[in-house]
Amino acid sequence: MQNQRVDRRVQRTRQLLNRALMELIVEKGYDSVTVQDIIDRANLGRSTFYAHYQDKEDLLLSGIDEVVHGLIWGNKAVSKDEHRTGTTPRILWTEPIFRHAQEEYQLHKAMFAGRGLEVMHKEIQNHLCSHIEEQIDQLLPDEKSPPVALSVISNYLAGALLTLLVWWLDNNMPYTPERMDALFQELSMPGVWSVLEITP
Amino acid sequence: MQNQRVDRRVQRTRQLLNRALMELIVEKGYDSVTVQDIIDRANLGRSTFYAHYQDKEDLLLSGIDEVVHGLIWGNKAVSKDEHRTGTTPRILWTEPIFRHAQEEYQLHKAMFAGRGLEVMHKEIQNHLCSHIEEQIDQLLPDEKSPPVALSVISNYLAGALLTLLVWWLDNNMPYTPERMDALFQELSMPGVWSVLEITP
DNA sequence: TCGTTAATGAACACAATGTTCGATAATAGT
DNA sequence: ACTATTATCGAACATTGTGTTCATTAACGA
Repeated sequence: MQNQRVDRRVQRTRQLLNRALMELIVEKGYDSVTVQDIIDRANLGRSTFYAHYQDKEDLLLSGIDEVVHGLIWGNKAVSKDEHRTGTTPRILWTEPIFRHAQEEYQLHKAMFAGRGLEVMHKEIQNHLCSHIEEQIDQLLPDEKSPPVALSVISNYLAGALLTLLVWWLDNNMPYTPERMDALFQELSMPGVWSVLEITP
Repeated sequence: MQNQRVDRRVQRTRQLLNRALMELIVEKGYDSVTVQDIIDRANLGRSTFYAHYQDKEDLLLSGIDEVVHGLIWGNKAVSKDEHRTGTTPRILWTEPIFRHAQEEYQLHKAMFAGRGLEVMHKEIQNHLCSHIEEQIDQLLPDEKSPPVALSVISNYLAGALLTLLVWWLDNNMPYTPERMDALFQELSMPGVWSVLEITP
């Protein structure tokens, strides 16, 4: 078995780079941040950067995964609870997502602009879609195949959520996270139940 | 009064540039197209390009507006008809949009990728939102203000449509434009009526 | 302590952008 | 047809950012 020798330096370097990127995104917006900026801020050599990541984008993505995973994991726990208590099933409990965006408002606002929007959008959309499809699978009556491809629904929901999120950030968060979650549910779910031919 | 002297050369140049960009987008994808590519293809000088447009992006946007305007204009005509015949009101008649995307499949697919996605998304979203807000205004009972900002709804609908559109293109158009329009209506509208507190 | 692995940072090649300017050609108005 | 105007040409240039290379130095784990 390969000895998995994890140098502390590696972790430290990656942390520094990540931190630097986040700081710089807040300061200048994702698009204006250059690799040079990042390594200057992190006090690292140019070649070090490219030893760890391919790209600025690569670095950004490596950071996202943790966060998104966290939010979706929390999501699962909550929705299990709700299943138990017999409440109306929720495919996506979005309040934590809005709250998280609120807590790191500046970062999120600067991230969801320019090219960052596209990168984040894609990545988050993917994560969300897998999660949503799992959830729907559990809700579907056995042996009944859905009338449309599940991926339409999951993409639709993920897209709707991200649209609302971006709108909310762009407009300086005029409603509370709870309200946004309620709005999301009320806007999106009736159509989904209808298309899935389920009455919740 | 200023004599509006419109040189034929200007129109020709712009046409050439636009054509070149569209061709190149299909061939290489929006991101890989460089200004050099464009002027080579159009047989124009470098400075000529910058005399007309700021950017590659600028050029792309100048082309979009026409098309989008066309699609939304057609939209208005249709929805008036439907108002007359007393059918369920449609806020957005999307079948022409899907059909148009189908007709220029390669272009759209290549356009809605990479940075192009962001540029198009933003521009189309803006156009759609204005249109949608107008439509909703007409449907709202007078003197009743909607329970949430109209811009949430319009953004939500525009985002939902674009999400479906991109999904459809990415998956090689598995359904007909009619089916996609029906899907869009069924997915999105129930929630919208509910939030607006209208029963259509 | 020792062999291994990571970080350094300057130098380099490269790709693309956007600007400048004098020369040339096409155009519209008369 | 003439003329003043305006568009185009295109090569040269400065600039910015990318990603790679490599010999050297430092930190690490065992």
